[in-house]
Amino acid sequence: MKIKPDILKQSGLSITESRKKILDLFLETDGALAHADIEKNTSSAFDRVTVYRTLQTFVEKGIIHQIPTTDNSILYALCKHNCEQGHHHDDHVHFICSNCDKTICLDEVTVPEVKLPKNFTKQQSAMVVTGICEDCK
Amino acid sequence: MKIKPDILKQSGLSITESRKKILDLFLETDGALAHADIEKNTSSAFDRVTVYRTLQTFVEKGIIHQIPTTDNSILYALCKHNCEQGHHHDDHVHFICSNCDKTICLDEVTVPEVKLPKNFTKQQSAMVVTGICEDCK
DNA sequence: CAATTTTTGCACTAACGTTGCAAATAGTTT
DNA sequence: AAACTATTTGCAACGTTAGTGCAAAAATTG
Repeated sequence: MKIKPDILKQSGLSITESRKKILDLFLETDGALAHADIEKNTSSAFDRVTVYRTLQTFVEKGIIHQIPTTDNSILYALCKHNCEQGHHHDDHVHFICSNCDKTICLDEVTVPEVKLPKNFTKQQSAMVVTGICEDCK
Repeated sequence: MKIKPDILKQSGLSITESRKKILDLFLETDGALAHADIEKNTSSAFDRVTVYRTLQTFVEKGIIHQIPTTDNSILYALCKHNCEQGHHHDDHVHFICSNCDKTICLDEVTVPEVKLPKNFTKQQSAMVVTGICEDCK
C-alpha cells in the first residue's frame, strides 16, 4: 500500500492534517464514503467546508472518484489504479449492498463494453449493481 | 403512444392538472428530466412540493424511473416497458451527452450481465455511459 | 527563520427536500 | 346535478446540504 504523504506529494498538494486524516479514512475503509461519513468518522472534527474542499481537490487530482447514486448523494472511493488528473481509469463495477448500505468497489469486475446505437460515441461508462454483499449473506 | 389519462388511470391515480402536465412533459421530452427542469418547463407553475410528490408517486407506480448521477441530482425518465409497482424493468443503458447534457434512455441497449465475486448476490444493475449523442455528432 | 503561498474556519447565503395542515379539487353516490 | 368522501394541492415552517468571501492559521520556499 502506498504511504499517505507520498500520495499527496505526488499530486502536488501540501500535506495538512485534514488531508492526511481524510486520506487515512479512505485507506482504512474498504468501500465508498459519503460526505456525511467523512464528517462523522474523522476523530478530530474538521469544518464541513474543509471536507467539501478536500474531497473536491482529491477528485481533481485523481486520488478519489465519484460513484453515481439514485438517492441524491455522492459517494467517493479511492482510485486504486493509476488515475491522472481528469482521466480516471475508473472502469470497475460498484456494488451497493441493500442490507448494510455499504458501497464496495469491485476492482476485479470490469464494466463490460456495450454496443451503442449508430452515431453515439462513448467516453466513459459506469455500472452500479445493487444486491447483498458477502458480509451480509 | 399511450394516452395520458390512460397511464394515470391504469396506475390507479386521480387525474389532476399537475399530473397531466408533468406526464405531458415526459412524453414530449426525449430524454431524462431533473426536478429543476420540471419546475421550469411546465407552463403553469406548480408548487415545488407538488412536483416532488408527483415524481415520487410516479416512481412508486412505475411510470417513471430514477437514473443515477454523480452530480448530486436525480434524473427521471419514462419507463417505456411494462413496469409494475416496485418492479422496474429498467434494464436499459442510460446515455449522458457531455456536449448537450441530455440524458437519453437507450431502450434497445440492455445492461449486460456481470459475474460478481463469490457471495455477492445481484438484485438490480444500472449502467450509465457518457459521450457524444447522435444529435451533437 | 522570515517571506510567500496555500489552506483552514467562521459567518453568511442560497438551494434543496420534507412535513403538517387547511383549502381546493377529483371521484363517488344517490 | 348536488352532496358527500377521499385525494391532492399549496402554503408556511423547518431542517439539512452545499457554496462563497475573507481574515487567521498553517505549510512551503528560499
